[in-house]
Amino acid sequence: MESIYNPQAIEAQVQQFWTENNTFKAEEKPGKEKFYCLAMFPYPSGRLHMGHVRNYSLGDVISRYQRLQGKNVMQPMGWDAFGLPAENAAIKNKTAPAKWTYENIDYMRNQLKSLGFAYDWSRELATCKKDYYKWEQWFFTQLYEKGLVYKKNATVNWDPVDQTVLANEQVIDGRGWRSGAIVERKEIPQWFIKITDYAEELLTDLDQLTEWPEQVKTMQRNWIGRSEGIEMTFQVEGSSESFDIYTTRPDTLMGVTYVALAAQHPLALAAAKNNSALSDFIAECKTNKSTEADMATMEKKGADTGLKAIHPLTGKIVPVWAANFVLMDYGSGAVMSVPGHDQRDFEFATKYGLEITQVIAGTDEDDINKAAITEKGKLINSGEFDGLNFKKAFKAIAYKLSTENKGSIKVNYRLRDWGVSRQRYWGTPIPMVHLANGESAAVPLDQLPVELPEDVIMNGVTSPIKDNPEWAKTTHNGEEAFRETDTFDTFMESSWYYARYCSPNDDTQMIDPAKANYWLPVDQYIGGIEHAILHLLYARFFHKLLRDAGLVNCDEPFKKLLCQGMVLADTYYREAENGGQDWISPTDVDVERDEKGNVTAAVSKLDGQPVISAGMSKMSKSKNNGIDPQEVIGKYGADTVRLFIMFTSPPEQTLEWSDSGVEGAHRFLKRVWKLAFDFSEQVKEHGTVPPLSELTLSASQKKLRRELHKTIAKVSDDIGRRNTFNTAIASIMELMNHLTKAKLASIEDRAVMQEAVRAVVIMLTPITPHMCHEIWKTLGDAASKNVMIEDASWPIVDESALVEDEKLIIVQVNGKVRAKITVSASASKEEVEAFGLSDETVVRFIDDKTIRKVIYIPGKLLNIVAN
RNA sequence: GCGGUUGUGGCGGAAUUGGUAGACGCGCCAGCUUGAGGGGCUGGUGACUUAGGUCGUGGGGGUUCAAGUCCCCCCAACCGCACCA
Repeated sequence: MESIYNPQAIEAQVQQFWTENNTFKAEEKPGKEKFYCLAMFPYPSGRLHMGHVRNYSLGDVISRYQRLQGKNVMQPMGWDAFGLPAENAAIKNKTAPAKWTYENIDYMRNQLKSLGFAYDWSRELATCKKDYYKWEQWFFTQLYEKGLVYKKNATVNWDPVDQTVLANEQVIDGRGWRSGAIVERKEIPQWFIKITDYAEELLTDLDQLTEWPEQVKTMQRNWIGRSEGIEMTFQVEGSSESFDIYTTRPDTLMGVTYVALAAQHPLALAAAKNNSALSDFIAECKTNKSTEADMATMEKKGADTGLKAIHPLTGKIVPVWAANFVLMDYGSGAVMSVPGHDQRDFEFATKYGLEITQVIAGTDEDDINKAAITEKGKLINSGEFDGLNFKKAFKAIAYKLSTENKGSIKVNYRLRDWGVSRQRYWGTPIPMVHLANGESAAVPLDQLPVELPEDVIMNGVTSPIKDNPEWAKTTHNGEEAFRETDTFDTFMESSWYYARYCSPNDDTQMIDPAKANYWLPVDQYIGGIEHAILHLLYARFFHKLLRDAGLVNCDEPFKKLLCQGMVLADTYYREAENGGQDWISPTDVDVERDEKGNVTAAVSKLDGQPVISAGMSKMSKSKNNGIDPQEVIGKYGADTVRLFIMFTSPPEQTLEWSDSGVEGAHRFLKRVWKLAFDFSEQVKEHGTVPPLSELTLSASQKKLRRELHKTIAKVSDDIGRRNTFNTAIASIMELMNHLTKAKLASIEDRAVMQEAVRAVVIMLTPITPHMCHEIWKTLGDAASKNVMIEDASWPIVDESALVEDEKLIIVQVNGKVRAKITVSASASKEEVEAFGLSDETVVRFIDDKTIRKVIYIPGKLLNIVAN
């Protein structure tokens, strides 16, 4: 091996070796334990960002570790290739989304290769290719036949100037991002998949996912939002009309003083015909934003419909209002209002002077004139139900409503059916046709795929397949028909790609069940926490649909989940003339420090003038603080980038980029290289080293071996079980600090060193595979001569090397450390206590106090309680 | 607003089961090495201190022989909220 670590030369050469030898090609091997490791595939946005590098480094480290454990590992890669950015880029660059996407894929594939990820590239897929989305279309038609798909009106953001539907991100401060027009809510027909049919199973199966982060499961539980309540009917006074409401607090039913309808509720719309205040209010609601966050924070407003409703139990007449916080899309579009016991209703009632009645007894601090009493309690002012607690009142009121045929117990979910229609071009065409009689039909398999034309010109407003009337013209059973011109939500493609990777090139079926059942479930899935709810819930749902279609056997797609944190970098700016900020790249900034190392100032490298530090924030274009992975790879090599990323933070936490931290990682690799090189020179000079079993070791050599085997145990646990790669690397660094000081004079010294160097190189292989591959060629063990390190075995802990003769015991007096004593490992409690009590400092602190109690934690700690 | 997470030296972080707070790395300081260096090596580095110790894990209370870790209240920052992916 060379004396100088030269990552650029090594990495190119090793990557070529992997490609030529198909080192990472995965095949089904019955009888061998499989390991399917998957990192969320990227959107081909143009270049890899650090978040990608982190995501894929994590996956690669786990994959390579599992391979060294002897498992049959599959690690595929592909492209989540449909989506809005391609349309925007196409308009900006006057190209087609397809061309832009394919070029990005080609560039980013090379970037991934330059990072040395152990992918089976023969399984690569791109969701925008017809051989992929054909099967998605086919599966959708199967769901349609099963009755799991339906069409209904749903709200979209409508730009009245551009006459187009906008995504939430295209609505800025309530206005269309291109036209600047005030965005309206509009109802249009859209396709839905009945995820609510699986709500219960999606909820209960979370319990199976023992290796998922608890926080993700909690978020999914809350999102599904199972509740038990009562659905009941209110009659409109003087009319045959009625409407349904759902409540989880039937115990407060006697406190209903009004009811609230969505502005778009049919009764509200009807009442508005001769009520100008109400129709103005409904018009105003049209420009409200529809995201949940906006709904929750906007000012609560309403208008009296003039209608009166009849309370189902008391027969009392209550006013019917329209309110902007009641959504037509949720539930039945109407709620009962109990201002005494719901804070939102309370604020609404106070604002509009509506009656407030207390029907639940509160505590002494509660004051119904100041705030709603939302805690559950005994019923009051509720006639026959007085004195009942929540549970009993629920039952009694439910019973009464059901006997009078006015309501019944109902389980409700917050989860809504999955709207999959998008009015965009760059997505999978929805394989449905519209017939002259107004009905819809699914496109049969022999006519799939419904192909998306790729050679198009984007006008910036309308989808090319909506623009071209010829595209939609087709026939169905010989009759004229028109294709659906909406495309699928791109979450559709990402909901089943993990299964397609098992048989990516099969052109006869969506999934080959034999292969899928070998590989699935995914053993380790890795991705950003931002996908904790939507993507992961849709994919779990899709998996159950695939299972029910007989394509896969297991119930859940992802056995173990790791959610990595974001990548942050320093941000710097200067005040711009317009009062805004000019963001300055951290690569163009130098910091100055005082002699304690505190940062005192930051100046631009370009002009030497001061800049303002704005702390750390997520790497982004808008703050100009992105660090280009390619530049760092060019300077230090991929191994350094991977090591830095794995070392700097535990995977779930945010990672703060630091140039000096990268240098530190690089410095460590140079030290490893030098140790290996120096040792290889010794072997050259003195010949090969005999096995350790033939040698007698000195105390210091035994101690070094103990450090080694403690490190092997820790690193195995940290990587294999805990996924704390940062602490695994820290303990290897600690070991390296011992090894670089070790002597190489005797044959025993060299034997210990050889064992250590080989173990270190194997343990670092998952993290820095290029360097370790190269060192192994020189220093690999004889048994695996000519075997590449990728097929080596993870080092095994020698338990006999871990045995210690002496233990360090911490001696506390009243919980404070006063002495540290070394005792024989076999010492009894009495011996340790006697020794501890004889310590000078301990004696001084006990003074003339009486010893009340002595606590001994064997081999660790002695606490003497005295007063 | 709702749901979730995080908070420990100058900085990133460690402390896995309630048992030595600050491993490891960065930065900084000192020394050695080099013709020189943004290179390499060695050592030091929480704060205060009367040098005995005392204090110290976002803030305030509590449980315990013992709390970064468990319980209650509060504060701040970040992530998600259904058409960004």
